[in-house]
Amino acid sequence: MNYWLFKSEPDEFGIDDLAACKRERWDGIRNYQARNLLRDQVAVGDQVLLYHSSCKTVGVAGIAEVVKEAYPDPLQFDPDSKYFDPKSSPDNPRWISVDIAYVEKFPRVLPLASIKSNPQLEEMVLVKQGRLSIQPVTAHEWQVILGMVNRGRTDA
DNA sequence: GCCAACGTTGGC
DNA sequence: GCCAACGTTGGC
Repeated sequence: MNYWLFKSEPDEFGIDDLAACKRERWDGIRNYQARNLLRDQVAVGDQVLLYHSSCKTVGVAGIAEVVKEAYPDPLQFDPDSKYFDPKSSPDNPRWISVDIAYVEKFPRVLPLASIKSNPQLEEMVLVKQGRLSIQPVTAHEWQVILGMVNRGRTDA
């Protein structure tokens, strides 16, 4: 079982949207590094940190779980979608989706600034290479992050 | 295959 | 809105 961090803009789709619909297709990934992870490594049962980007409080907002593994992202074949890719075809699809399910919303977002200031997290992909939208998270990083979230719970 | 120009992501 | 850090495109 592996751990991941998925980014999204909460204006488009955030933890509250996932909590409402319970299960959602993770689509629109158009970066080869992220695609390769989705295609080759993300598996059913993997745990996912849902990260909110480009918003007021950027950071980790909650947890999701992978419930369906790699399949072609249907938006790449839809000419009306902004994710349409004319160079892709159903017999040779270029882009990949997975499905995730809601697990938990944190009482409050764990801010990026807190993650950056924790020496135990200085090797996180999120810290070292900000721009990747699907990132691996180590078991240790996962535990440190949940520890920070839980400490926030008891302080409140 | 190099590299300049351009486009995108995403924090601040 | 700015800008740094990437990624992609296309001429040669």
